[in-house]
Amino acid sequence: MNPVEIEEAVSNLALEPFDRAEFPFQFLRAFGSKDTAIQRLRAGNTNQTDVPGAILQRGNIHIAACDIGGVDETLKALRESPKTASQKAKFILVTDGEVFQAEDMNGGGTVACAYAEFPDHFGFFLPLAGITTVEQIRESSFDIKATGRLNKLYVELLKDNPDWASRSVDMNHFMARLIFCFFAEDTDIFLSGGLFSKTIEQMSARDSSDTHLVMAEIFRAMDTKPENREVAGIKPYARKFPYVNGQLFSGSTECPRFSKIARSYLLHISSLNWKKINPDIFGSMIQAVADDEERGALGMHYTSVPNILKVLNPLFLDDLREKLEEAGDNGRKLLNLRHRMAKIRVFDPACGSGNFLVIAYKEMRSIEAEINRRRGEPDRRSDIPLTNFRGIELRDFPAEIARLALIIAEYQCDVLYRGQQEALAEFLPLDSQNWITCGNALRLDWLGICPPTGTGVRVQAKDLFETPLDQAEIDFENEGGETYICGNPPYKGTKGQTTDQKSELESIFECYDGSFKVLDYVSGWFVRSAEYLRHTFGSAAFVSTNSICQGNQVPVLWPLISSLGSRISFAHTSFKWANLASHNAGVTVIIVGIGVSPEERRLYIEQDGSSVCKVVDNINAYLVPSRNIIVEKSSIPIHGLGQMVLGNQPYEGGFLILDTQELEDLNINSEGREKIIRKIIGSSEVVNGSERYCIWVEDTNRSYAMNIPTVRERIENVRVWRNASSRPATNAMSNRPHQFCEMKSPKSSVMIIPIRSSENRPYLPIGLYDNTATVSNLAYAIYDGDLFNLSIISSRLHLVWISTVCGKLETRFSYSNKMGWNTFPVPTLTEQNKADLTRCAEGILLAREAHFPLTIADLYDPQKMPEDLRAAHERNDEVLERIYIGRRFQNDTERLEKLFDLYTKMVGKGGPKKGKRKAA
DNA sequence: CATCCGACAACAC
DNA sequence: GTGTTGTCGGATG
Repeated sequence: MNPVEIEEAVSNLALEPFDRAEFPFQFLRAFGSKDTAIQRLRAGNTNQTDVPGAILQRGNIHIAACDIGGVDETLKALRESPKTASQKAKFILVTDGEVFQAEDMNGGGTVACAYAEFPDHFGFFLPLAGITTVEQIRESSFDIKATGRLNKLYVELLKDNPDWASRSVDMNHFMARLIFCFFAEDTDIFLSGGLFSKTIEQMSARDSSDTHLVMAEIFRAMDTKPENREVAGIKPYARKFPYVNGQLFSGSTECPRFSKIARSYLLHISSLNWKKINPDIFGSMIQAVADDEERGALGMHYTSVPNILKVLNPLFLDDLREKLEEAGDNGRKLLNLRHRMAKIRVFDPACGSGNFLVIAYKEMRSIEAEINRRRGEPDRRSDIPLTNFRGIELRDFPAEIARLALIIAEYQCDVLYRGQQEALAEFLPLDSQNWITCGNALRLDWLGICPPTGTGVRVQAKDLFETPLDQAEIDFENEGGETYICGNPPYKGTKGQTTDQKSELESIFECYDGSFKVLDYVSGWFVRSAEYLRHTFGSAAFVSTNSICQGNQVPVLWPLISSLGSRISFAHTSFKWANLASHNAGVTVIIVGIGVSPEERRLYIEQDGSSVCKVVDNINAYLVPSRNIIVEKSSIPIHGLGQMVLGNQPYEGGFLILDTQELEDLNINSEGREKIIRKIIGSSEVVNGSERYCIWVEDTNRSYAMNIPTVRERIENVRVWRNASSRPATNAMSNRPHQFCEMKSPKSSVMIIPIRSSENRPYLPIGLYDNTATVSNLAYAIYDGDLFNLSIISSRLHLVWISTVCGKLETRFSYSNKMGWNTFPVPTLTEQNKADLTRCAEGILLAREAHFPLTIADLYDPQKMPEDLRAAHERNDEVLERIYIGRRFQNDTERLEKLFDLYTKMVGKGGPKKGKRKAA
């Protein structure tokens, strides 16, 4: 269940008559408990309670419904019940149908309210539904509720007005107007409370036939100055509404028709308390309403405030706060800071519903309010112009919402810091300027949308971009100010991009060298930012997929950013992005800030759920606090040791590869097994010791294989499958369906290195196999190589290199021959060195053998690694590291530093030359 | 022709 | 269910 569905279920429960016996089960069901789980609780099987009449679901909640007046006593019993702790209950809850009390057992506070009001606190209990990731959401009950109600209205209106489905821009604008009206009538902006809904209710017919007309008239009034209303013939009932304008009410005032149901939804929504809206949170929730694909996950795509602050704080807010701290009570310094802040622009070129902008605005207002307080000017009008908060958003509805969210944020800040009177006095009419541009950020000219101050910029802009400058060009109140670019642009991988998106990247990258096609879509925002920062003072930071700072993409993107004059000013290493979705495997992201001349570099690392900050001398493109080095992939090993190649690509649709059962089912004799069946080894086989086989038919055995019906059928299936592929190279192989794409085999032995493997092991997995093994495309192989190669790959040094230089899948290791093995810096090895390392490799293999049949997964589990194996690796590291520096390295930082140093020497000075602008 | 990747995907536990 | 950990084949250079 998503939060919106839960809210609805909880609200419905509160409307039903209180049923003491049923309440605990009803409550659990509202939070998504399955019927089977509830039945088992009801039967007592899983009810762990030791309090009479209570229900205790392990790991979840201890809940009781009691006689009237017994709440305090029962709550005490639950709190003191040893079972509450031992069964790890997250909550205790007691109600008698009049009073409702609950406690979060993990120190998250309490709820005490009248029974009828408990749905307002449903956010408190969201962990019951597995939604734990976002702390703020507990205070966002209103936003979830409003999102659910508005969604219902939206769907209903589309049902009643099929023609509006193709007019999404009008529909979105209409919804934004409605939200504004709901907010305005609850905050006295409309002078008398409830003016909007009361007018609709009283002036429109109960059968809803003219609701849209009454509403249109009200909208028309809000777009007409009071002095013109007489002439415009505005109906008297609409004249009570203030003049709002601000683009929100300009343009067509047409409204969709309302059914009776839609009209009642409308009136119901208006009864919510819109004062409580959180414009940052609400916006990101509501934007799913207008998106067919996202509607199922309503309320889930919520970017948490702490994550947004991970971008904004290091980008510029921390600095402002430090300056505030420094200023103390010095009036002059405070004034300077206020002047500076008035000129700061925040620009989010992927702003969605504007939550980065809203949060930046709110945080700045909070700092400004402190300045004004210290200067004894608490009522002072804000010097921070809303027009300095700009965004670009592709989708129309979020763009509307973003604009609205900023307006609401401004009003709420005014109320908070200056008081209701002052806020009201200056709120209307709205500024008619549009700060949120609806369009494609990678096609639009940022300099046009967020023009830097100074001279000559316009000319340079035309030089840089071929995009026509037909966008709104509005002057900023920021002469001499700073610009901070921020946001969470979309990531698409290298393959997930549409043709349009690829061509957008092409238009950005065509004037540079380098193969942009390996880059993630998000890299467009970084390059655009670096270009922009050449023209103005400021910096940029985005949330991004971590892959732009790994493997393949590094040598393309970062030399280019560097050649544009930007450096990494701060970074947050990989962490899981969290939103409200409970099954939020999510993505692993980084935050990277770039600037032209950063004063200091801060590196944030996620540890035990919080970010630890280190001030470092430099942050390189791998987000490592070390020298600026770019490791280019190499097709030959720079160390001159063994050749490592990819295993055999099958391209067989599953017909040539067999598990043990499928091998049995083939029903072939031992001669056949000898001739055409081999063991196949991929990542999982090396790590977990599992067994798979493959049909492996040398051309000389082809007719033999085709004479076995079960084998023939599989081979025929491969032919069909390869023909059906959209990939020409696969089609071309359909004339030899009995074979893999390649047919590489070891003569005597093969070392096999899994491509993907867990990051939790202290050493990389590698297996040594005899010549009966076939290597799959999920592993690399060194065929018939010297054993000391195994020693090197098994070393801590190598793991450190691979984990830094190669790509990752989330945070998994992702081995690469060209990027990791061929580039691995090794000093020239003497024959003695090689002999020593070979002995170390043998030691490792022997130690593993001593624990047969434990697998690599068992042996290298950091908790369970056997002492003798650990000792063998220590010896191996000792011998290898002595070859590098004559002693053991102290830590991984030192290892990496030495490896970078040696790499630089081995590939020669200068390094990669990519990323420069093409000579015209 | 040989990688390298996945706003992942499919397992175990 | 959720924590752990590597499939598979297409796009790419």
